[in-house]
Amino acid sequence: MKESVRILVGEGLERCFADGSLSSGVMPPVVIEKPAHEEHGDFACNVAMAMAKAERKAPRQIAETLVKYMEDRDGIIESIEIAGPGFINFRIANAAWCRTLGAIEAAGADYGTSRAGGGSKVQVEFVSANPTGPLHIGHGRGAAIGDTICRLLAATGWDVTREFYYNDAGAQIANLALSVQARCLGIEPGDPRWPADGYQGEYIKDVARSYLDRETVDAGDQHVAGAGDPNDLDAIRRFAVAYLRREQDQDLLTFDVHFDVYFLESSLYTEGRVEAAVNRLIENGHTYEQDDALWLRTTDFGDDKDRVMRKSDGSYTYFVPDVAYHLAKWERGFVRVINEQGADHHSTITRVRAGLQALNAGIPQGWPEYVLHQMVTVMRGGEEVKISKRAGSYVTLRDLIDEVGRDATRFFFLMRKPDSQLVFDIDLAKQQSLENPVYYVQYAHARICSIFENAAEKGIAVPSFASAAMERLGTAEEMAIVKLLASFPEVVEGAAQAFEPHRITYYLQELAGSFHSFYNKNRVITEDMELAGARLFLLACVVRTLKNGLALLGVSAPEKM
RNA sequence: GCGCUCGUAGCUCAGCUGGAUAGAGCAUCAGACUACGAAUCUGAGGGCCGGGAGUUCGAAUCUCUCCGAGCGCGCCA
Repeated sequence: MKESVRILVGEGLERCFADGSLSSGVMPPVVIEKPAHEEHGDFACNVAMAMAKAERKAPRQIAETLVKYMEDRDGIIESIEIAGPGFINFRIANAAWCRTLGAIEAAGADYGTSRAGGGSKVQVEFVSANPTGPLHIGHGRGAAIGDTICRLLAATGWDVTREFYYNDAGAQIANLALSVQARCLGIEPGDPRWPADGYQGEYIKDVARSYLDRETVDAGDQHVAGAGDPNDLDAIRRFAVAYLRREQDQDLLTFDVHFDVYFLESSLYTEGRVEAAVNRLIENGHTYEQDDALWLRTTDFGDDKDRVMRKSDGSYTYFVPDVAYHLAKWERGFVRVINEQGADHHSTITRVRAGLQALNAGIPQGWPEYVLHQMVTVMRGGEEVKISKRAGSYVTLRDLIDEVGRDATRFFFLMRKPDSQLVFDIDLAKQQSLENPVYYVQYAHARICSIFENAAEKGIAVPSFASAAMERLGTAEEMAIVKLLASFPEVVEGAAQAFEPHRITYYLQELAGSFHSFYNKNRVITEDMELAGARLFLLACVVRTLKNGLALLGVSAPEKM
C-alpha cells in the first residue's frame, strides 16, 4: 500500500516535470511515511518541502501543483490534503485497505516474504563459541539474534548460509586439555600443580570422568573415544573438544538453532591457509619485524596501533587465522558476509578488516558486515549473577531454557535492539504471566483458534477472501487490524535490512493488541452471518500473520495454552 | 588516557533511518465478564528525549563538546 502511494507521487512528479509545472527537473527521493497522528491520514509525503529550495517556491505551492497531477488509477484514495508546512497527507479508502487482505490468503505461509535479496548468497556467522565450556547466556543472545537474522534474510529473498566458526586450535584449547588432564589426575583448583589460568568449572570434571571411563562422543562427523590415559595430552584434547562440541550442539538443537557449515579453525592450518595469508601480507609489504615478532601495519588501515601477527615464540596471534578464515569466505563466493558476535569482541573488526585490505584481494573496505550485541546481565533473586568462565560460575543457555522455556527465552533475547544492553531477570521470565509479552502474543493466537473452534461447532466456516463480504468491515478496531496486517511485509523487510529482529517482536505485540481490543468490543460469531464471515476471514489473516511473524523469531504459535 | 556502544515517563524499552502535538508495557489510580478464553480490555496521571552549542524550513534522530554507564584497549581468544 505504501508502495502504491509512492508510485502515485512519483508519477505525479514526472508529469509535473514533463510539462514544466515544476522546473528543477531533479527527481527527489520520494519518502512515504506513516504519520504519528491519525488525523494526518494513513500516509504522508514530505517531498514538497524537500523540493522547496531547488524549485524556489513555497512548499505548499509545490504540493498543490503536485496534487493536481496525481492520478489515482487504482481507486485507493479517499482523500488527499495539504497540511502543516507542506505535507501531503493521504487517506486510503477502507475498501482499498480490505483488498490487501487477499494477498494474505494467496501467500499463506509466505505472507511477509519478498524477493528483495534476489537470491544472492549471504553468509551469516554466529555463536562461534570456543569449545571450552557450555554455551552461556551471552551465546544465547547471539544464537537468537543470529538465527533470526538468518530467518529474516531468507524471508526477504537471500540465499543464506549459516556458519559456526569453531576455534579448535590455539592457546585456549591447550589450556582446556591441561585442565581436563589435571582433573583426570585428581588435581583441584588451588593445588600448586593446577595449571595457570585453568578452567575451573565443574563441567571439566565431567569431561575428565567420561574420558577416563573411555566413553565415546559423537559430535558432527567426529566419533571420539576416550583413551582413558591421563598422560596422553593430545588424546585428552581431542576428546575434550568433541565432548564440549557435543554439549553445545545439543543446546543449540534444543534452542532450535541449526547451522549449515561448521568451519574448523584447525583446517586453516592443515590446509596451509594461515601460512599463505601471512606470506601474502609479507609480499604486499605491510609487515615488519620487531622484537623477534612479525607485525602487521594495521595503522595503515585505520587501526590505532600495529598488531603482532607472529609472536616471538613462533605461534600466530588469533587474528591471523581470522584473516585467513575471512579470505576463505571471500573465495567461497560470499560477496555479503555478516558476523554476529558479542560487543566485547568489537576490537577485532578493525583488525580483521585491516588484514583483509592488506591482502589486496579486491575485498571491499567495509567487508564483512558486523552485528554486535551488547552484554547480557543476569539477575536472579534481585542480585546480579556474575559470569566468569574461569571460575566456572555462570548461567548456561541450557539452564535458561530449562527454567524459562524455549519460546520465552528466544522472545526475551529478541525484544531489544542488539545495540542495547539486556537485563535478563530470570525470576521475571519464569513468571508465565503478564510480564511476558510472548504470552500476550501467543494468547492472541490461541484465542482466535478457539473462536474458530467455536464457529465450527456452530457450523460456520471461515469463508475465502472471494466469498467474504469484506465491505462489511469498517469499524475503527477492524481497520486498525487491517492496516497493521498490510504493513507486515514492510516490517519484515525493514527488520532484515537493519538486522533488527526486535522490530518483529514489537510488531507482533501491536498486532496482538489490536486484536485483543477488537475482541473486547465486538462479537465475531453473531446472527449476522455476512458480518460474522467477514470477521472470521479477518481473524484468519491475523492468525496467519501472527504465525508467520512468530516463525521468524523461532517461537511457536500454540492453538491452546 | 584512547576506541566502540548506550543515555527517552518511577522501572524496562520503542521511536519507521531528519518530520507535524513524544510512544508502549510494567508499576500507581479509576473502571469493564449471566454469550466467542479476564493470560484480556477501557480510561487517568506521569517527560528539560543526560547538559550545552551547531547544521536547516524542521533535530530524540546528524556534527561538535562536556557529564554519566557498559565493553574493549596483551607477543590472550
